[in-house]
Amino acid sequence: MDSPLVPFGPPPTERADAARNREVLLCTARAMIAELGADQVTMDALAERAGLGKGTVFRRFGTRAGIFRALLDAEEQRFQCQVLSGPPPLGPGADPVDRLIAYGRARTRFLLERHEIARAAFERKGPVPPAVGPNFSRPHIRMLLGQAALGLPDPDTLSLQLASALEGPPLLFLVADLPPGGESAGCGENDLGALLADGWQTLVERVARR
Amino acid sequence: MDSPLVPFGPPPTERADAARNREVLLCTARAMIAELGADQVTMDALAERAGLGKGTVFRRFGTRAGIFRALLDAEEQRFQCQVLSGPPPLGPGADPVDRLIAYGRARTRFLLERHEIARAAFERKGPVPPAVGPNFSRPHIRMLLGQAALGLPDPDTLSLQLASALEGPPLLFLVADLPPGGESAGCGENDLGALLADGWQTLVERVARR
DNA sequence: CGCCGAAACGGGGTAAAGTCCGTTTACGTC
DNA sequence: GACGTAAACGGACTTTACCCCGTTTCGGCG
Repeated sequence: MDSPLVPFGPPPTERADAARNREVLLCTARAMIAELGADQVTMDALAERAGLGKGTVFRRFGTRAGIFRALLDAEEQRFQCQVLSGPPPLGPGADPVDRLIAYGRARTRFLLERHEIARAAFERKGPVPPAVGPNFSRPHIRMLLGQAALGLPDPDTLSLQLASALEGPPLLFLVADLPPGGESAGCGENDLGALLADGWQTLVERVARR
Repeated sequence: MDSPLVPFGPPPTERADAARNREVLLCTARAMIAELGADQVTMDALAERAGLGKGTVFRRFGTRAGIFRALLDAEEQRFQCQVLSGPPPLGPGADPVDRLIAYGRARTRFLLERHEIARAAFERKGPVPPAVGPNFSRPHIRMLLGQAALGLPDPDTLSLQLASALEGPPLLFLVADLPPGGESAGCGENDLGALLADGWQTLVERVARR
């Protein structure tokens, strides 16, 4: 009995063709990014390659950045799950300072592996988009700072600045010429991740020292 | 005797009309920003209001962001003079840690007062432009970190992260709804500057504690 | 099975950044 | 003062994000 006599609110279901088209577009976008690079993914080209109209693309994602946001969201969700309910020290259970360090290491890696998409997910105007930037990092850092019970005068502001220290370099200030090859963790091609992770750890240890 | 027989290199002088047009464009841009807001300043509108062709605008400044860079450069230069040769604690002569704190306070204020222009000075593609972002802050922080002779393992990376903590919030991560009114320091309308400045001081004091 | 309203689709239209190239102008030289 | 050249100018052209609205399709209901 799943057809209530009083269907409350608008049907939360998306029309079947719409859902299918969303998937088609996301897959096509992923393919084009891998093949041509993120900044070659134009709305026209994406629509044509997906066999859909340009209007459809905008209806689904609102803006160009919206496509990349949607692409990130799936992976971001998995990342957040690990942080919120995974094993320690990243997940709950460990000492807050250790979690802070582990979080920064994981986040650095996550952003570096996806920096091309993450950068493309920024809107050109308006504020920082949801699902990018410190919108998840900041509250998490804020919480751990509170749990650590350091004698910090203004943890709210400090968490913003720490989130910025963490995400600024991989997202914004170091993006000149990272190799496009995404996820390989092989031959030490980017010790950049290690440098940033170690720097973060130093920062956190110094801030947390009582 | 200022006409050498062997004029070395290309004449370093800009043609008179070019220099004049640059000034006209910068003034017009300033007026339009004050009057309409930075994101209403389009290349077409700027050219028309200045009474020049669009090609001229692009010849002078390269990109739209270039205009805002040029606008910032003048003020940035005065700021940098104060840092490099002004009175302590901002200028040389004071304890490095005190200079670091003073620098962050001054920089925060500087960026908040100009955040609209500074934000518009970012290019949408390519790396972070010169004259914006941590391109001045980072080396300065790096130098002071070195002078302070703390036992930091990797001051190069740490200076990047500190620069990001300093500039990220006013430039990028907090830009949702700052009041457009720029420079008034009057009725405490933005204690935001004070919060960020105090947060920076906390951060630096903790990092520098030996 | 056929109807109907709402949602999705499509592609042409607009605005604004950035490019190109033929024309004009500054300015050093004779 | 006339001339030649290199630089600057101007505006038409191209590209791309984003909007609009007439048309089509979905899917629930009688």
